[in-house]
Amino acid sequence: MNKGTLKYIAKELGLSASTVSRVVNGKYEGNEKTKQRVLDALEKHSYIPNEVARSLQKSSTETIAVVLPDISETFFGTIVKEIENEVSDSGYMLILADTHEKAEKERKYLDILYKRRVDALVLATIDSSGDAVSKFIANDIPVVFIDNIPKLDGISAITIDNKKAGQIAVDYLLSCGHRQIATIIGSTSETTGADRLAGYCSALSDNNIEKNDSLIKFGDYKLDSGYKAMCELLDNRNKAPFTAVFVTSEQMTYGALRAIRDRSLNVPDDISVIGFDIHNLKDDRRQMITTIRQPEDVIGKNVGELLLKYLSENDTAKEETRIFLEPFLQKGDTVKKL
Amino acid sequence: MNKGTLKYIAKELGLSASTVSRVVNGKYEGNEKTKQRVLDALEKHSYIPNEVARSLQKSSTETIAVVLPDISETFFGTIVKEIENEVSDSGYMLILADTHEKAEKERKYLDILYKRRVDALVLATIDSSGDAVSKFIANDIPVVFIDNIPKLDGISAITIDNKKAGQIAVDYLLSCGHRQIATIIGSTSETTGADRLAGYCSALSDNNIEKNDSLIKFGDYKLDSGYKAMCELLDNRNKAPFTAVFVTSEQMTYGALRAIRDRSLNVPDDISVIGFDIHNLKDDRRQMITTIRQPEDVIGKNVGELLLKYLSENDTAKEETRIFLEPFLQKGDTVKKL
DNA sequence: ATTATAATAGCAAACGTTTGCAAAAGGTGG
DNA sequence: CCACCTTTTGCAAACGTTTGCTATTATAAT
Repeated sequence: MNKGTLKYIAKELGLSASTVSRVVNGKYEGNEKTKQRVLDALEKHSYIPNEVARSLQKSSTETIAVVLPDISETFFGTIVKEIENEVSDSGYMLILADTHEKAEKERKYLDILYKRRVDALVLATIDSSGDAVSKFIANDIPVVFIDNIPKLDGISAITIDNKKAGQIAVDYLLSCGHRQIATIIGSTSETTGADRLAGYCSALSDNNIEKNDSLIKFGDYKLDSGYKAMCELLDNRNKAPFTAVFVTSEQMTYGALRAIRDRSLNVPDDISVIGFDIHNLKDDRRQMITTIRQPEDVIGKNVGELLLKYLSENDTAKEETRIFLEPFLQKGDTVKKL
Repeated sequence: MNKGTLKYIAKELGLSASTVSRVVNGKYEGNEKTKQRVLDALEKHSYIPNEVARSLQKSSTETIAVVLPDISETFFGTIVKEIENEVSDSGYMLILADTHEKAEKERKYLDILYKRRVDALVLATIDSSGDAVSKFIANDIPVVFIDNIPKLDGISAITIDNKKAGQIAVDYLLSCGHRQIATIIGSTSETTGADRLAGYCSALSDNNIEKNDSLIKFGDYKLDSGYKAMCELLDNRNKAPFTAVFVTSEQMTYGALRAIRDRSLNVPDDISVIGFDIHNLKDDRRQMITTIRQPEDVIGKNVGELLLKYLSENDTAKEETRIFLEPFLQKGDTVKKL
């Protein structure tokens, strides 16, 4: 028999594994002396329970899966940190999967994570169908979406109000005197992109400005697509003039800024730019990019709290929860007052 | 008996669990027809193996623990991403622990991770004693250190050459004509801080410049300590004048810059600054902080490769491996040529 | 037809726990 | 001294797999 196991220690003491187990878990109700004996033996062997065996028996791994498109982004890093901070006291740990923004990888990971019997799932999906999570939902494993929300009923999600994000951005540009406002949108097949575009449109129409479709370009959230979209906008500038552009992802913002610079144009004198999710460096000393921000820390905290709530209700069906947090404007130096 | 298990499906087929298990794992050598029958049944029930049970039986969880002081830092985020990228094809997943730069939390997490029987450990420790990892090492669980290296024999580590980092920084400042160079060091009780300081000192002495202890300040890697250290340097500036400062962590660099700005001094005209681990924004358009950088992606990739190597040598003792990668200088606009 | 051999499938132990139930031991009162 | 009640401990099944060995059956060789 293997050393270091409950059984082994039990045998050495001439006791049963049951007794030792109960002592280990503080459920022992017997004689004080034997309790002490067991405790001493545990100490002597520096006994460490095998959580794998425990998980099998209890059918609960105390593990929460977090599936994200890119952990190296500060946005997701902060969310992960806050979730971890929230759930760690209850003994849960995080298992991490980075999908590299690939739907295929996402599906593969979700399959593996299901096999691994994680207790809950946090998912920043890029697969709007939501197919791959059905197994989780069918088996009452709590799922919380962040960022994109798939078109499914009865799911929980914590994100910002992306429509409002678009409105705030455009309203600010309007308040600075801009009237011809372009935008670069990520894929509209997911909610984040679609909603941000909706916000852009509604802010314009609320101010009786007609939407101009040639001022709306689409990308894929990545840097190159932002660059390309910006080039198209600039190439078409005499037909469809604009003084400001609202870019809806961090990487696309960098791409757009680079495109502008490559044409030797100046920000904000020639073109004003408002970005998204830009984490300006914290020395607040140098030129900063004006940006829409999401409260990542609050998102993470809320996700953690919701998970703990779900995980403590062991039996009942989880009630759908949707929280939409407020995006906010962080003013910088890339928008010019006209 | 529970539905969806091997046993259940086996019973339904009138076969034994062994047979079904072997089919599932591609180890079946029997009759083609029964193989098909089993396959069909698996398909029909959409059988999903329970990895927890598997782990218990195989005493291997296919899980690698990554313990870090702060996952929201791009530096660590990138390392994690690269490790994950490297090991995921082999079926390993990452379990993440954020120690919030607290030795106590680190110890607690290491205990838990040991219980959870992770197959390997990546550790950016802040506890130079290395006590908490002894269990892992004693049980032949591969451990790879990044960032700090504790004072232990026979351990593997992948970091940069921190002494060289200090030298590069100081050499660059010297080449720009600076002769009075201050530095702000993180704790010297860990290797990163101590080595960077050693590099600073050796670069000075190599150039026959006498070290001035009042130009060496210590912090704890965090922003406030950088601010405070910089204030002390500035307050003492007529007694111990300097034209440049080398700050050895990202957060302390921001703190130092802020302190300089709060005194209405200009960077780089009044004081030149060279930072550490600064991730300048990628639009390469605006003023950037001159900084020493580490090749996080290479570090992560190397860690992943080493782990896979260790994990494939199931029996033999793991040979100690130490890789010191090259830090590099990223020139920005915060160092003035005198 | 008999025996040797190969092909096929199952038994049962093992991995390390937890826990409902039952048994043994000890104690109390009549 | 017996019946009964507590207290203390153990049995054994369960969680869902994997795998060495063995048993059965089919096939081939003599």
